[in-house]
Amino acid sequence: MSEYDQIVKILRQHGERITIQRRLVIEALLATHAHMTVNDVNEHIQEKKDVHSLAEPTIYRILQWLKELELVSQTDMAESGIVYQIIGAHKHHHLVCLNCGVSIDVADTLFDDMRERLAREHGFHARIDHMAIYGYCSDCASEDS
Amino acid sequence: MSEYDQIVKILRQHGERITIQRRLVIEALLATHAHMTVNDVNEHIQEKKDVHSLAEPTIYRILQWLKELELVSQTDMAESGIVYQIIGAHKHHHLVCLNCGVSIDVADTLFDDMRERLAREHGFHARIDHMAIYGYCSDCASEDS
DNA sequence: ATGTTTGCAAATCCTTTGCATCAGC
DNA sequence: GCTGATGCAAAGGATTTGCAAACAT
Repeated sequence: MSEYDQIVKILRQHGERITIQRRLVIEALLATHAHMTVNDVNEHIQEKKDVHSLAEPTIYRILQWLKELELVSQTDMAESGIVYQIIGAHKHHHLVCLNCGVSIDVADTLFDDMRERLAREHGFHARIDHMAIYGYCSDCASEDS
Repeated sequence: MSEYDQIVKILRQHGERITIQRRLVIEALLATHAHMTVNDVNEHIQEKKDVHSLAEPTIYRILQWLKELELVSQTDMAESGIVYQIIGAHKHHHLVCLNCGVSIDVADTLFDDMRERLAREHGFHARIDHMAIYGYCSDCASEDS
């Protein structure tokens, strides 16, 4: 079963309706599997010339809906704006340099210890889907005071 | 030396000018030592009837300036909006429940291991001033499936 | 058939900008 | 006096909303 079908299956189990617009947004997110802004999603859909483009408010509504269903993560990437991404198999996070802007991928296991500690000490179940950690990359940290 | 004087000292060492407006914003942030939105700062200043209120753009500019000087942190607290806070002695972070909205304070030491690991494995110097971690508090996690 | 979702347009909110005036050093 | 900060008004951009028409189930 394709990833798209899996998502649709989950949606149907929740009793959610599948519309053309929702299908297009999910497919756009799956196409790159990278994080996309609302605008990225919009452009990706418009490039498929055969389909009519969606109204922007609709994209906002669909992304919000997917986020509430915990199928999509929402992350503020500072200069890059707010990005959305399917919560899938390749969960990862980002180290963002405040000086040069470079973004370094880090594995989700980075948070294993912290998650465990939060659960043990505070009974808190952290939902860290796609985190951006700001700071200074090795190049910028060394060249600066 | 008061906390305010310490901050002013740092600013003067940077060659920054101290204006009435900047003083008012810093005092507002120090008054509660809690995180405040731009609006919170504005209202706090307006309540001191003896002083003229600041133009909103000025507050934005001053907070941005303090943030660049690493004296103030900026955090997106989801429903509560973007909040600012003096980076001071009592550094802490927040666990925010996605269900009931409760905010639990956690000590900065939570990130000690992660910071050390990021430095060692990626040469990355994380600047985690005031982080919000989303998830589910113990009450909401147990009552839900 | 019924209840939901979409499209459109407009409103709203937050934040930024340009420029003349004012103030700190 | 020089340089940079502020106030005002206006622009800008992203996101949300109301409502009628279209659609999924």
